[in-house]
Amino acid sequence: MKSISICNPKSISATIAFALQSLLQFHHQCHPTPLQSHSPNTLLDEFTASCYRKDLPAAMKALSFMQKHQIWADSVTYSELIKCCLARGAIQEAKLVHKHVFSNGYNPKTFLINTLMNMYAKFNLLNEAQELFDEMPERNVVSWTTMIGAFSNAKMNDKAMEFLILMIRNGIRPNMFTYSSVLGSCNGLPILKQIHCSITKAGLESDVYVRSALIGKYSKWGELQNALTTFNEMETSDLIVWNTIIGAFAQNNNGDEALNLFKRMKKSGFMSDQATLTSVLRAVTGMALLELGRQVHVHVLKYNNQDLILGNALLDMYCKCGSMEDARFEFTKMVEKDVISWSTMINGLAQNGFSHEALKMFQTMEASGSKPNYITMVGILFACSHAGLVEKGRFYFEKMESIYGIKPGREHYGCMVDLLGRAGQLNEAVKLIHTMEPGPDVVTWRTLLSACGMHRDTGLAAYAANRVLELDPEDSGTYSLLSNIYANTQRWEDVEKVRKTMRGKNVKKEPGCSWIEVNKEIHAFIVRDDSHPEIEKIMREVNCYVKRLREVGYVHDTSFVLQDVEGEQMEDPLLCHSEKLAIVYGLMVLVKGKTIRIRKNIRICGDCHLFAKLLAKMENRNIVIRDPIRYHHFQGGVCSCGDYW
DNA sequence: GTAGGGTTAG
Repeated sequence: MKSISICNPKSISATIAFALQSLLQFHHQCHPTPLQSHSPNTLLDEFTASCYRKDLPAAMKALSFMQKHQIWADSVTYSELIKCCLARGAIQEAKLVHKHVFSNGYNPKTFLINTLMNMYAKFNLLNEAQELFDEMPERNVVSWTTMIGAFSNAKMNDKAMEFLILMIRNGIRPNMFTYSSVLGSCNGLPILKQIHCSITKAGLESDVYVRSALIGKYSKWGELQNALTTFNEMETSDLIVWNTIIGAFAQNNNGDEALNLFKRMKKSGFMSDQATLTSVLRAVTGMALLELGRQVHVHVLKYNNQDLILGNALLDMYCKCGSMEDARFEFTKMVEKDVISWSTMINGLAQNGFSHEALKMFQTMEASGSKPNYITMVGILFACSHAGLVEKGRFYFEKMESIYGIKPGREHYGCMVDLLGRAGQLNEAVKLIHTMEPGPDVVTWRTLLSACGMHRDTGLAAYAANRVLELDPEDSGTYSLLSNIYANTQRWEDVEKVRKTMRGKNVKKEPGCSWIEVNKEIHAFIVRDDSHPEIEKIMREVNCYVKRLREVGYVHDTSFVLQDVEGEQMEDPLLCHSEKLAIVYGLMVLVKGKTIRIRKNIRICGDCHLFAKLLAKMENRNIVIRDPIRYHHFQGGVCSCGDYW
């Protein structure tokens, strides 16, 4: 036997306890519990001891003797044994126990039947659970709650709701367990509010489980105000409730509030865990704040530098902040990689304009034995589409089901529509849309619309735009796009018609906005908004740069202007595009050599794209712009998108 | 005996 060294006197008792436990385990391994005696009392003692010791083989052996001799233990012991079976995934053994306690001569208590039901539910054997429920003589709140939880986990939402109503009709009052279970099945805001009312009436609102379930559900329906109110009304909270509320804002694209809550959480004395940090990373990622992201990275390192989920979240953060160098570095450092790690990198590379590297990485992934999933294939097709690799894209699309077993979904069709559309094969793209299995959605039509704009096919564009507006009549972007397309072909009457419709429906064009991070502060530039304290100076600088760039061949690309004006007048709106202000501000305040990183809410226009390319060369500065769909890395007069976006 | 939070997509 190994000697045990004791370094810290304080831990002597713990060490002795550990040694005794090890000795006991060692003894059991060498001398499995003998079953020589068949006297009922000894057998029962042996069975009970095995159950509490969680020695499943010994307990099962004793059970078979007990079955033969019709000897019974108490319901608590059987319940312990079933829990042990559940913990070890021993379904067959659990079924034997079930058979035993239901054989003639024994009357299982309600809580034992509940334990059995719960066990079946956790093993996804809902029919078995329901059979027990249907036949049990007495059902208490736990019996009903167990079934509701089982249906909720299986996403059988209607069934869970039906059981809630039935239990109330049967005179059983739901408790906090019932409500936190049933909340998982609230598939609509009205029902959620109704349940919330019942919770309040029952005085169960203060339970942390119920609260986090409520907050989580409000968040799922985008009801952040309700989520926050529910959170703020809470007197006591725990780490999970904090994580829920932070996650709610992070997932609903309100990174700012998520970060505020994170600060509040730390002030309240809570320590972050894996879930907190993943949400915080997601918040940072959504806002593309690289410097802040690096700060959170330090927190991650302190927590656990080998955590797979956090590693994946970090990869995504660096990709979405447009820093592929960091993403690549982190990726190679990861000790463990899963399909999400690979997919994040493949999608990140593709979106950042490194399509060929993305495809290469896919080969490495396959060679490593990792199997692609639905999202990996989205990345592959996206890479093909943005690199103009029509044949390769077709190949993967046509073979993805037979080779990888992945049925093409809307997103894959979307990439193919994009691929064909970009390559000018608009008719092929339309044909594909009409044959797609899941049916086109707003995004599909918007993709086609974008391709029509690229190839100036106004007839098809109008068709696609109308399909988009049928599905989303509030979509200001589509009205603008359609209006742009008409403007490009000098169809001013049609431009006016579109605007009239917009006015009629009171649809406002989303103003362009660009953000830049300077000294951990975010500076926002919004079109026609002069609230930035240095706006006048910035505008003067923009004009200065435009003049200097003209000398090296910069001519305004006016084809993106959404206005019925010509000549000099036309240039003004372009001058105040938010990304130009943000780029120039970056040049003014960031140290020389530092990459200028900008995130914007609408897609970059051709004029700003050219401006950034020429400026990157003239000032010898790297510029990265992230728009809602993809990234542009400007360096030495070229862009990673190859002017193809 | 029954309950709550986090990572990859156009």
